[in-house]
Amino acid sequence: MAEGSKRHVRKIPEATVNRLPIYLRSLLEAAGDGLPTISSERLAELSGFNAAKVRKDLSYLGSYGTRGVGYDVEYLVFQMSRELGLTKEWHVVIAGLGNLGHALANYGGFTERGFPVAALVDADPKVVGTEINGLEVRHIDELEAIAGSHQIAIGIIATPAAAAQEVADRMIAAGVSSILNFAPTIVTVPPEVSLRKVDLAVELQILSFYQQRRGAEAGAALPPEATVAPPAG
Amino acid sequence: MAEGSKRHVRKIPEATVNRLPIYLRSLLEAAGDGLPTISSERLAELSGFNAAKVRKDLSYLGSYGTRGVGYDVEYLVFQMSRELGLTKEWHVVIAGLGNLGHALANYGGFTERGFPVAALVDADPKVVGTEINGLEVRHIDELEAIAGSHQIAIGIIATPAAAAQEVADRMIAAGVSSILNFAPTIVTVPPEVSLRKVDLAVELQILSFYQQRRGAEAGAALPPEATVAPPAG
DNA sequence: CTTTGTGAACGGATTCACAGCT
DNA sequence: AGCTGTGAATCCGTTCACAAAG
Repeated sequence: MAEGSKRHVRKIPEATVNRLPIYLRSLLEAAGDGLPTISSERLAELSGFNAAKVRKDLSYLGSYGTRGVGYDVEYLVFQMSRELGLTKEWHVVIAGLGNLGHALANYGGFTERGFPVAALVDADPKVVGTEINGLEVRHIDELEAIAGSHQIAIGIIATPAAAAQEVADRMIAAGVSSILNFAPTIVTVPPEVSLRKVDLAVELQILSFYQQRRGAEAGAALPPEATVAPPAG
Repeated sequence: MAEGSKRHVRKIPEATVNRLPIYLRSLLEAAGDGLPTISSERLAELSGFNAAKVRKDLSYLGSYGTRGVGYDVEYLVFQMSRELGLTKEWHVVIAGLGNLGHALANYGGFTERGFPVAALVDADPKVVGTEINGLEVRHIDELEAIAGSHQIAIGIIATPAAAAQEVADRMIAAGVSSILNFAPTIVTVPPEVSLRKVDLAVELQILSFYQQRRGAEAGAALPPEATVAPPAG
């Protein structure tokens, strides 16, 4: 590293990192209600975890609480936003403007939360050139040029599964180092790139597992030919 | 339970359950390529895990492999589909037909994978009565009647955060016992109901954490007034 | 007396490494 | 010889329980 700007880079466990955004949301809610401080107990209720976990998680950020009192809401919001990198905006590119990509492009919540959608790309000539939410859809071949000039940090893949890996590779070549993949397929990235995935079919199948375990009666039988027969052996 | 159809109800760890849909997808891919058998090594590559984990996971389903050979692809697909409850269809209701709900309702992939969208509900009188993908949007007050007559097992919440808990409560009252929540808020459900959540802003914030850690340079600075100041103390 | 911060105990998930079967 | 299946070891995350601080 070039200079020792941080004395101690705290190592925050992955499981904790995954909960920080939920804490932040709860804290913003508490701040909106005008609460000056909040206890781990109360924060746990708001975020759906338990108090011990909250305290342990917050302790990784530093000793920001006051014993006998709780945590200063505004201060904790500040520290957590800083830790999450939310003090700057991260520009986003969405690749693939089918059903889902279109909905994501129209969703105002991203910009509002510090993730402005700076570019849209697609491979389909019928989609390229159309305008969505005030932004023109560009051809995916322009990705590298666009990413460079727009300082794009995060890529969202909303393409069909077959295109996902190539799109990811192109994004990475264009300097994108965080990817959120909605395509129902495995995408592999080098270790210096972060990847998260959201797969709706997977979520439904997980629910299906427990639903079935419960022996729940709702649901219609599939026609027999829709199921796969075991092999002869 | 009515009869002892399963001698031993195997306890499959949650972490394993979460991976089963990925294995299934990889197996279907292998089956499509005409492979009769697959090794744990190869399945691991296709699903993005490692061979030891694959073997341990599959061992919870039963000893379906053949030493020296691998796993019979078709047979494993069959067993896994059964375990996941995918031999019947699970009817789905989508609540909230804004941007995201609309996109989900138009998405054909659900029906295709055994989760037909059987009903759409919303509270907004401007949306109620419109038709999406051949399905009329009904008023949420009709939820109980609809869920009963359509044998609906799974509810998808795509409403604004403020409405999510009430919608979940109504779904549960109507007999829905699996819920997928897209609203950016905590929803609590009784223990006999399964809940999974997908939160886009949370995913982006997690990516932001690692992006920032990396000291990545992409991204524009927010105006100073958009950040929160620490308290005077 | 209240609530944090944290070592220590616990439990679950992952990985290792090899015995067992084909 | 090749690959699965699984105890044993290890790693990581959660919970407990209490000393420290206000």
